[in-house]
Amino acid sequence: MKNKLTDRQKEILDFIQKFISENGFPPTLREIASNFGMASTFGVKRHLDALKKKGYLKIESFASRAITLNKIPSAGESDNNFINNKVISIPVVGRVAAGSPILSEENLQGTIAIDSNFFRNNKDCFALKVTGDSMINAGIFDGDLVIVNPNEKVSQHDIVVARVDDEITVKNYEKKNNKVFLIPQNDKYEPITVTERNNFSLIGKVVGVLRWFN
Amino acid sequence: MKNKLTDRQKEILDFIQKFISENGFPPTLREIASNFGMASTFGVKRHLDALKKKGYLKIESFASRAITLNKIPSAGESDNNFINNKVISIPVVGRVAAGSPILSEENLQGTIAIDSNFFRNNKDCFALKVTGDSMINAGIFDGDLVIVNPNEKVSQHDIVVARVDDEITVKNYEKKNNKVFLIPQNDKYEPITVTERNNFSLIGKVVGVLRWFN
DNA sequence: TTGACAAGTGAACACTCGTACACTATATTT
DNA sequence: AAATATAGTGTACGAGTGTTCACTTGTCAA
Repeated sequence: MKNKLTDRQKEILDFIQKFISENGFPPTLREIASNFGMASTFGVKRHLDALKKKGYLKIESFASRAITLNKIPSAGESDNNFINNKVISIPVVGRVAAGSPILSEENLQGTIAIDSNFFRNNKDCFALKVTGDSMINAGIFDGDLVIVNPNEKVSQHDIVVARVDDEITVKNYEKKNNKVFLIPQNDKYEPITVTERNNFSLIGKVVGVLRWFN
Repeated sequence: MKNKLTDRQKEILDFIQKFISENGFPPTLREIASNFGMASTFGVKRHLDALKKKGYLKIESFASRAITLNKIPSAGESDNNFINNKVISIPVVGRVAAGSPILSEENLQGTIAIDSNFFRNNKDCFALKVTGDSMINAGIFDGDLVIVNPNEKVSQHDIVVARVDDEITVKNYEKKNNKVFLIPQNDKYEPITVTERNNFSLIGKVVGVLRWFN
């Protein structure tokens, strides 16, 4: 199988990546075309089909703007991709008041700067200060900051931030038989089963952990 | 200004958030409607307009799936908002070649930017990529980056980076009866007792831990 | 030269999707 | 009782959007 991309395909993949990270949603075929000065959408489509076939993205057929990225071509190629540091400043969320949106003023504790090379699609990232020890076996301790990306796709066993009945919690995500389980990483705690009675919402995927010692 | 959400509006906002995080792109009006068992898109639109008016999201008019959740104004918009956050760039050290000074060229993998607010006296800090699982009970895993400060005073039980016989290791530091012990945080490993025969030197104190998930 | 392949055009088509309007229903407030 | 706000239905329209087809251009290897 030749999964290598042509130059044009790579250009287009990069553009989609950039577009999503800047806008929060994927581009249409015509938006891609016009970005490259192309007049027809068919060329774009053929490229997308190729990218899909090679596993770089997924496309929901017959739906608009339904491209999702699969993997980043540059990642893992070189060991030292820490080179150009783009720094982004993200808000830090402390204790979340019951019922309030997580990013509402009252919850904010300030901002921190992080190296954006660690996180793709980092537009709406924020940092959440962890309380409790329910994730110590995953190396997340009380007082740690977890970096949360609300736009990243959540897969089985990912660590996520979720809201259950006005409480914000960090757990491993698991979906079985259409039921959602939130698994702590500490033998002292039991998994949470999300029922219809719960007010449940996924807030985002944990993409990083930051701890410091004083 | 009354920015409080009605119950229904909050439900819908949560759903959009969840949808984006699960799919990577925003839902259409009809997808929102059908999720709530609604038959018409108009009700949804009215809710979205309300949410937009109250500042919880942005909508690109006449474009499909063009909902974006609203971020805090300070969130990573510009590439260089170093304003409130002082950022320092520190070198990243990968595998350390035996016998070489830890900061020698061959060991460097690049640099990362860090918010200097976390670390006082950060002049000579560097980051070290951890190999091995000897500190998992301290929440330091294989592949994590530890931030090391060579200038910070090392006290009993601090986590340190040390060189023992050409090997770089991360352990808890303990001094008893004028003898130095390096204590791993993993039951699989035994403490290291530093003797005079060892080529031992303390490199620095671990002041932070950074992990990211891809 | 021939053939294969990447890349693009222009037009046509059908489905998707946001927008709009009139009407209904149920609370809560005045 | 009347007014107001929230919530939803059903239908319709037009622009947005993915899909498809026949045809053209340029490059590269056999």
